[in-house]
Amino acid sequence: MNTHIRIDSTTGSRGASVCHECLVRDTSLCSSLDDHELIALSAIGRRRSVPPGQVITWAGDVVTTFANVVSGALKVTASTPDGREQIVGLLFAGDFVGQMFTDEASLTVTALTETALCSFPRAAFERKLGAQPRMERMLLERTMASLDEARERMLSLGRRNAQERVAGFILQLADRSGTPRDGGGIDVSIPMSRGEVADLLGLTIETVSRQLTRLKAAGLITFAKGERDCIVSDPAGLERIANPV
Amino acid sequence: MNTHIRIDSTTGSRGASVCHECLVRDTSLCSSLDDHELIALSAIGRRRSVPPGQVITWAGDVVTTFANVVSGALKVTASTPDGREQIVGLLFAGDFVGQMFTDEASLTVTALTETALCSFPRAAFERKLGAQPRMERMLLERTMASLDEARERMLSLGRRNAQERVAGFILQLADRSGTPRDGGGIDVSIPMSRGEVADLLGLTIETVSRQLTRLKAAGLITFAKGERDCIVSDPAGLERIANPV
DNA sequence: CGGAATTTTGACGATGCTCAACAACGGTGG
DNA sequence: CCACCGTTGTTGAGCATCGTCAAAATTCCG
Repeated sequence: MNTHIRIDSTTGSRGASVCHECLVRDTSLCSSLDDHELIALSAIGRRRSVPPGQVITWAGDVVTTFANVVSGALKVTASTPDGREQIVGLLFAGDFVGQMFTDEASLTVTALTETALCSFPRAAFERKLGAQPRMERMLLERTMASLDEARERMLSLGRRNAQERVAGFILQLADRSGTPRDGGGIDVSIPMSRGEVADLLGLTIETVSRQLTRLKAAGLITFAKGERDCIVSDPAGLERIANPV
Repeated sequence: MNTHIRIDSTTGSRGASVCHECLVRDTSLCSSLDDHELIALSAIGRRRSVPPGQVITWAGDVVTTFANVVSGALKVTASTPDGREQIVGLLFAGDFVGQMFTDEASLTVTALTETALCSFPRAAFERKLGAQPRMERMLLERTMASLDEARERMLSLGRRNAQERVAGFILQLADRSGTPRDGGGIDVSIPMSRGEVADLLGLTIETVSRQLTRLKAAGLITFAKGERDCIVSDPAGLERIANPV
């Protein structure tokens, strides 16, 4: 999906000069701004490149910055005191990063792939937001969408079994970023490790692996051993498993 | 907690006349408005009283109204196509009801207790919201708080066992609405049925019941058989079970 | 008081987790 | 180029937890 887009050499420099040609000019919160307003915002933004695995914000840290995701993918995780971990959200290009109105972060944000961020100091960003009603409205829309997504996932975590969760996960990937295939079927790349899938679905690595081979055995998906890509050969069949009536 | 507050006789009439003495004048979104602005909003609000068990909005319905909870308690549920149900949120006095920016509701909202709502037609409310930046900001804050809460619950659903979930649930109630007790301990009322607790925690009725008697046997809580109230006699012990290190 | 609804308790079984071994892959260095 | 090693993924066996089914107990409410 996000194939390690190389960040330009402006990394670490002012964002101003590149805003108008930014990858997420038209999808991030910035799309609510006209060129004039954008320049005002860009004055406080800084580009930052983050390698896979690196933590952006630790739970417990004081919240000092927010950011837009320019490219790549991040995971948002919550943890129990004894170290069990649950992925509670994923962030992609155009998404907003940060817990506003919260002094101490309760969640950890980690890069899944090589990721480019455009980050803003907290106070400055909050001022800009107050001055840009359309941007605030857009943030509200996105936050509500995230809430709906979180609630949908609560249903899965609370009420669906392992096979349903895995089937639903593959289908989501297919809908979001799958490419149709001649001869039928859909090519889907799974942009994370088995462990991360398990953390997302509230399962263990072993259970995820077993369910995938089970779906393969049932002829619903195909994947070469050791490949993180798979082919959904029977989307309707997968759907029946993910959402039984 | 919400002890069936009797709604005044203005039910069904214009809200205008009662806004200034509204139970949630200072906690709902309305608290972001000055008296003048409040009158403008009240012109579109209608009081409505809802008996326990009644559905406010069905998943699949077209979204036509929003509301503030004036008193009582509601549950927000998501369902699988085959009827498994998960409570994905609870709403109390002052909370906002409705999925903005969504044409078709994906969630069902049901009254848990006798509930009073102040409801607004969709289009009119959206106009008001756009004209009241402080109200929109407050809605944003609340939505983000709901998101954090949803994510916290995702951690429980995905990674905590039955005993941890039940212990954590009792503790939450104690923190939110428990009353200290002379001789130590905290009085807590459980404002819902076992079935609803199960739907909230992603368990079955039987498992909830068993875990409660287990906590009782361990001397952490006490409750007269068949009572929906209990006494937390050892909060620290409960906490150790809910959040093991 | 009686019947319905809710809750508790028990027995049993399935699902998913733990522990463990093994296989496949990718990079590193000889 | 291949042996080596760490990482990641797969598979298996055994077991704990939780769900299912059923019955008894208790409460609620007319």
